[in-house]
Amino acid sequence: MRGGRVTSQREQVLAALHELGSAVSAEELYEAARAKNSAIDLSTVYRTLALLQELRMVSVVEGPDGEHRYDLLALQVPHLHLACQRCGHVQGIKLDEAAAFVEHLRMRFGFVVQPEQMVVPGLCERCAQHVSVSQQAAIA
Amino acid sequence: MRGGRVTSQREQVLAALHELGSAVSAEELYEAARAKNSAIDLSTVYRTLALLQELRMVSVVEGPDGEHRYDLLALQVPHLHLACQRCGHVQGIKLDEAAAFVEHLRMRFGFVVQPEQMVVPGLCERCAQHVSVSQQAAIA
DNA sequence: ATGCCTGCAAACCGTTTGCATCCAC
DNA sequence: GTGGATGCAAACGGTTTGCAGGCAT
Repeated sequence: MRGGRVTSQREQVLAALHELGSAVSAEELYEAARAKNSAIDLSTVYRTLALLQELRMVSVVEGPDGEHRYDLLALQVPHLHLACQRCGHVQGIKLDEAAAFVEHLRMRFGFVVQPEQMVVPGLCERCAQHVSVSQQAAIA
Repeated sequence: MRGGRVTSQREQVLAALHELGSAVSAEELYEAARAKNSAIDLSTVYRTLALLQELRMVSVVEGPDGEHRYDLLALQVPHLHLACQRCGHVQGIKLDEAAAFVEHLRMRFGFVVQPEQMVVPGLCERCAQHVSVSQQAAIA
């Protein structure tokens, strides 16, 4: 493989990325890999993720709580994230959904959005219903 | 003032928020306050900011580097932020600019965006020009 | 006088790094 | 055999917290 040696740890991280799906944290990958019997260090997870980013095999977004979350690019179409501020759920949506917004910002401000990195904060459908009207007004 | 005692430290933080303008970090407020002769601790800055958030007097957004940035709400119209991933510059734009996008996500996914909390990652006009075509392709 | 607020220092969390060892090549 | 990869532990930056003392009320 271009990008370095093939070690069991790197295979474990890739496998975990594959299994856990979208918007996974380093800690989750660490737990998943070590649960699967294999011994691995958290720092190795980070170093592997850094490598995979260089190889453009994973993308990173910053979660609501400030921790980084990773997506295996090979696994899914480029997308952006909707992050519920109440329950923490992160949902991926197609880039198309933001295309008009991206274009608008480019025309209006010359700002070139990187939508894959974008995390849209808000309330998911479930939570939006649970939150009272007064609270919504307060948050806004 | 509702929300506690009026101390010189709190006044200093408010004054610094007022003077420094949009998207200020805690560290910047700390430096600004202490430069103005007044002695204050970083933890006090954080505690004051937490209080002001409860009172809905400041809003917080998460900067590109993962640090929190604060806006004095009384000072300016609610807005959202464009954060350049290259030079770190943060620009505020009116909520109107995102209204269509917000509405789209609500209709399509039932997701209620909190645009004041949103930080749109990308490249500002200046940096977009400096970044080579190949690099842009790679980032995307 | 009361107790909220402060400063200090230590803890915290996610992430990064230095170093000696190990193993894929 | 050799250099890249690992584990361990320590350091990091931003933020939070415990505690003793201080000052606004």
